[in-house]
Formats: sequence, structure tokens, C-alpha cells
Amino acid sequence: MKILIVEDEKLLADSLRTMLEAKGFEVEVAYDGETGEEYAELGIYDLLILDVMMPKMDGYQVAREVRARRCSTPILMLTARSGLEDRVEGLNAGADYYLTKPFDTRELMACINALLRRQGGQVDELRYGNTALDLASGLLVCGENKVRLSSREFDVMRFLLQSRDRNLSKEVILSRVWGLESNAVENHVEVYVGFLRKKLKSIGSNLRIEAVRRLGYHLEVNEEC
Amino acid sequence: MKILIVEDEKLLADSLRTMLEAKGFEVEVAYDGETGEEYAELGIYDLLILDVMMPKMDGYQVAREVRARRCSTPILMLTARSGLEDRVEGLNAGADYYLTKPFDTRELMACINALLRRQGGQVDELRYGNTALDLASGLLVCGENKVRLSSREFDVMRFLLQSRDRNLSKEVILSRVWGLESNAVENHVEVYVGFLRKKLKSIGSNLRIEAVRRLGYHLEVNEEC
DNA sequence: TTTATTTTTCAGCTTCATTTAAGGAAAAAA
DNA sequence: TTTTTTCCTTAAATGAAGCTGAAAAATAAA
Repeated sequence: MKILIVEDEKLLADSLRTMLEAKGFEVEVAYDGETGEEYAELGIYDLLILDVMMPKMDGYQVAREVRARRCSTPILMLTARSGLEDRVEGLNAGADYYLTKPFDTRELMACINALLRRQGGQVDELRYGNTALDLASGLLVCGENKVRLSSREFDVMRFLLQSRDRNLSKEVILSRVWGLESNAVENHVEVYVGFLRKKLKSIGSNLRIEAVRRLGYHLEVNEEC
Repeated sequence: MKILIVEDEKLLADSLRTMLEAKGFEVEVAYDGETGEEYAELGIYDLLILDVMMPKMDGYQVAREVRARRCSTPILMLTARSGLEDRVEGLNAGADYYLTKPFDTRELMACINALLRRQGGQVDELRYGNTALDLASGLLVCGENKVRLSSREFDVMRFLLQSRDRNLSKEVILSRVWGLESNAVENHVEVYVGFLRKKLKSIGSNLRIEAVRRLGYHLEVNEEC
């Protein structure tokens, strides 16, 4: 699970990151609204945590922009302002939850879990076609047949499964799986798609990873199978 | 949109109902937890509003039972208890939002909208006639039939759909789709219009790309179809 | 350490979306 | 009518995008 924190106070941002990483989340941080929006719109996160009070571009604006771009990642708003108006504005801007500082760790975790649960985060396997990816064991299962996926293969497969029929560009897959800072190249995606195709075939899956030139990859259920 | 209110205080329940009905929702009320659970598990509601403090079966329990039955309707918890423990318990019981009384009407509406918005499942597509272009997958859809568009075809089709009945000269299409710096020629547009016509026909679309001599192309809905 | 596994790099190969080009059809102009 | 212009269609050429196998490098396991 990948979380983006948009927060200008480095101290708070870093303590949040530490806490979430301890809970097993992958975390990336943007220290201002513009960068935050840019990252968020990649559509590679499972959750956005936005601070409201930030210089230049505040959290409301980020939320509105992100939603205007039809990006539907859940948004948790975090702020010291506890007024009614603020809560209403936050929710109307596209946030899914509004939490006021100071907040308790358990409360934050409860919120995050509630939001991810709805997103489908609580499931322990991803199914599509005749195939399932067991999230706990990292096994790709089709009937009696199973293969073990390496960690990278697993990440790519999960992203494809989570995004179903949506088209994913290599760029997006790279930033989601290898991370924004990584210097991985597009051929990595091609190679891993190759690995996955081989493994899908080996267990008799009816899933196909289709390439659409210039646009990316997407999963499909192959009917004649 | 259908909402179930589970609330034992008749006064509050009725005022909520009135308010929500005024906003155009269909509302049903259960005055105790057991009835509430029973109704909720029908799975016919778009949202549950649960009071926490109720005789016999409280809101937490209702939420837990409903979730245990794998019913995923969004739950809004409503309560006078504002303690941290309560909020955490509510969220962990399966609620999606926790609102403390007394609450403002606008805030409640903002919450409800936030929850329903998420429920709606964002689809972004361009519709016209009996046909839709799914922007996420790049598919051109007409009822049961779909075709995949190539990257160029997609760009041209999107531009045509965005401009609806307006007339688009080849020059404009070229500069918009191929870019200003490109050295593409007008025949490219002609060829791609040909491709799109073929694909539109293949899925039984009633859209037609009409040519107007010297002026360009525009989309039309063909009535006799 | 050695060995095994996973990830990255790279070069050559394949393929198919796009481009090019040319001839035909239809409309407009002369 | 003939000529000219504009649009349509088809088919072949091309080139960039994607695929693959094998080796190198990195990482984990024994």
C-alpha cells in the first residue's frame, strides 16, 4: 500500500512517514502543494494525506485539482483548523475524511484503515478471470497450479490487477512499482511483463497482459481459453 | 439514492428523514438496532446512517454484524459521544465516517456527499449518441460491442467527441492531434477518419463522421440507425 | 565463502501503428 | 460537357515500440 503525504512541516511529515512505514506502508512525501498535486495525479497511490495549511497552494486546492483531473484516490485531510466551515469546505473539495490536529495515532490508523478498506485494501487476494493473486504468500494461483512471484513481479502484477481494464503507461508503472526517485527505464517494465506472461501461461491462466502501442499495458481475460 | 437511518430517538430520526427527503433522497427509518441490521443486510441501500446509543443493540454492533455479512454499504456513524475511544471503535467496527452530535446540516450533507461520491465509482468517458469513448481503457464502446483504438485513433476520436457538432478543419485536427511542429499532411486526417468510420461501423455505432467539403469534419448522430 | 535467486543491462529481432503514395470517386467549377 | 478540386480507399514502406534471450550485476540464502 502506497501513501502520499503532502505536508510542509518537515517535522510532522517525517514523524508521519516513520509511523506509517512502521505499519508496513510505502510512503512518499511532498513538501508543498504543487509537488503534491503533481505526484498525486500520477494515480499511483492508494491514499493521499493532505495538510490544509500550506504556503502557495493549500490542501483544499490540491484536493480540488486532483478531483478535477478525475483522480479518485481517497483523500484524508489533516489540519489544525477545527471549525465547521473548514470541515465542510474540505469535504466539498473532494476529501473523504477530515481529521483535526492534534490527533491520536490510533485514530489516524483507524481512519486510514477505513479508507483503504473501502478502496478494497483489506482483501487478501485479487481475483480476475480464472486467476488469483494471493497477497499474503505472493503466489499466483489458477486452479491447482501455483507459481511464486518475486517481489518485483508481485508489485507489477498487483498494480495491473488493481487497475483492471485501465490502461497503464510504462511511466506510471515505473513510478508506482520502482518509485519516483528510481532511475529505472521502460525496458524494465517490458522485461517484467515478459516474466509475468510466462508465469501466467505456465499455470494455465486465461489472463493476458496486452500491450497497446504508445499507451501502455492492461489486463484482459482471454475468452478462447 | 436510498438511505437507511437507524436511530431510536424518533424526533431526531424524523427530522433527519425530512431533511434528506428534501434533498431528494429516498429514506427509510429503523427505530432499533435489530431491525436496522435486518434492513441493512438487504443490501438495497446506498448509505447507512447509524446512531451509536441505542437500546439492546448499539451502532457498533450493527456495523460489525453488517460487515461480517460482507455487506459493503457505506456507513456514517452519528453520536453524542465524542471521545477518542468512541471514534476509533466506530471506525474499526466498519464505519466509514464518524460524526459527533450536534452536527450542522451542511456538514452532514458534505459527509453524505463524500461517501456517495466514492460509492459512485468514477467513470470517465465521453458519450454521444449510443456510443462512448472510455478514456481509461481507450475502448470505443457501443452496448455490448467494443473496439480498441490505437493511440492516434484515440486522440482523433477524443477531439471529435469533445468538439461535438462543431466543425473541425483538417488543419485544426492536425495541429491538435499531431502537434504544431509535426510535418504531417492532411491525408493523415483522411486516413484516420477512414479508420474510425470502419471501427464505429463495426460496433454498430450511430455516430457518423461527416465531411463538409473545404471545411472539415464533424460528428453527427445518425437517426436512421 | 559459494550458491541460488532476483534484478538490471543490452543487443538483436519482430511487429504493427503510422506514414506515404497513388488511383478512384464525388462534388464543384468552368 | 470537361476540368479541377477535394475527399476516400487501399496497399505497401518505414520506423519506432515492444519483445526476447542471454549475460552481468546485485542481492539474498546456504
